[in-house]
Amino acid sequence: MAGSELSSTGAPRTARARIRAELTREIKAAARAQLATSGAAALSLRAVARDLGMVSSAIYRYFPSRDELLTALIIDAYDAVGLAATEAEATVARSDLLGRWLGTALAVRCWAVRHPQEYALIFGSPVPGYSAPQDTIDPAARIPMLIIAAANEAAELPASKRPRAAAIPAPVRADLRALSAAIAPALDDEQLGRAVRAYTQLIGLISFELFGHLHNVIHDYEAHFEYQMRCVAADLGLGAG
Amino acid sequence: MAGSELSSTGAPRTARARIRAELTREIKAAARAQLATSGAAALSLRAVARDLGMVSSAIYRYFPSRDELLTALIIDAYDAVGLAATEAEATVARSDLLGRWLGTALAVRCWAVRHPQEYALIFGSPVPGYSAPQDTIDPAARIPMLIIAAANEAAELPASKRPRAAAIPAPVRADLRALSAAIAPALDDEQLGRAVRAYTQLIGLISFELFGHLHNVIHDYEAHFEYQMRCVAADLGLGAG
DNA sequence: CTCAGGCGAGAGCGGTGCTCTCGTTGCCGA
DNA sequence: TCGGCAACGAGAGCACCGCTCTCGCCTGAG
Repeated sequence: MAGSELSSTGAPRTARARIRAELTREIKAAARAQLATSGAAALSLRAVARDLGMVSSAIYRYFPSRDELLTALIIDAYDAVGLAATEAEATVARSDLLGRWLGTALAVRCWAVRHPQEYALIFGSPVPGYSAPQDTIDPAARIPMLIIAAANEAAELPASKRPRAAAIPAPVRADLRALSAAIAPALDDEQLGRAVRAYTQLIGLISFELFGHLHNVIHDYEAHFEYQMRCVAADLGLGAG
Repeated sequence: MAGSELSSTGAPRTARARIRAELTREIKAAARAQLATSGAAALSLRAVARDLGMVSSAIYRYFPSRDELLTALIIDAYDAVGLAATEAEATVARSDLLGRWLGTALAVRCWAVRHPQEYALIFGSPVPGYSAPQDTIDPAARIPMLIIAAANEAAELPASKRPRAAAIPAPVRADLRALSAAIAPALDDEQLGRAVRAYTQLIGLISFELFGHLHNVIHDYEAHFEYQMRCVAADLGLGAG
């Protein structure tokens, strides 16, 4: 556990540490596979161990508990969806604000549809007594950051395109000012409120789809999703290109 | 199991049936209590049985499996939140469209904050292989119905108040037309799309709050929630009174 | 070369959902 | 009125779970 196993750049140094890192990856991969087929609630340490030809107690050399394994999977999932969004957004011309937002939104939905159980892990109900460790908040912030960046640039466009917002009460304004002070000092409160709405709408709509709340209501999920995201873009004041 | 146990009005007839109904209620109450403290994943049939001074196998006389017990709790939760929303909405003057929407939204959030585990049961990740039985779709529709009713009446107001919506692609329009044909024939597609957004925003924001995604970001949850719901109302075209 | 320590195997603890087999008992129809 | 049936609760038991502990092996660092 002492840091001597890892060089400061993160690459395992000794042979033992290399094998340990590889086995850790294999355990996570097997757990992820089991997650995809049976869901998080049914994730069994013993089954993961069987898959790897080990005995269950050996897993505890690598993860101190089942919950710690789940936490590792959660962090990986945040990283994966954040990476998918970032890469998709990066391929769009910087000046195309609408395209950047749509690219982000569609990439997140695409990842979620492909990895529904991992999506449920991070955006579904948290496990009972579980509280997210600090390690998760950084990767979790990547998608909101993309949205806020687009909202920030949209704020420099002529304001007439954005609908009038309701007046912001003082306590809400305080929260929003603290948030914008930390990440986007030039962003006005109304626009930050719209960014929060956009993120809520993005995740809320994907959750509705994956958790079955639109079953027999919406059939062409992808088309409906893109339509709704375009409406959200209009609220954000993102131009047509 | 034959219908003879119940009169057509639903009241148990024989003493045995009355005891059975009462015990069924007690089991659900004990399960709900355990749910509130330990979460759905930790709901244990044996613990419920212990609470009631029974042995675990006796529970199976009333619920064929743990999942069936959970399903019963899910239906009860849908009923409870739908009832809370309906009652709150009913106290507002019919002509006050904004008040009716805000009353609905605040009532749903209030119920969710008071019963977070039951909320997670119905709006969080569904259990792995679980698919909602038909019994759940009717109570689940009560909140969307309230929103659609308000959206429908708002559509009769001068349209200038509502922002221009993006053009609706054909497949999306088909879904929306089928939906409105079933429940609100006079409702135009743009407005129905806004109602979907309003419902998504409502549930999405409550989920963000309860599942911890706004931790350290928003502090006055209630004020922020009401502000965002007012913005959603503006999108729906609901007047200020 | 030595030996501390990382490692996997195995047994075991208390818990779980669920099944089956018992007596018992309440109730319905003949 | 009464016989039989079905509902009921208790209990034992099965397979599985997370987790702990102890035991030898064997590697790699000093």
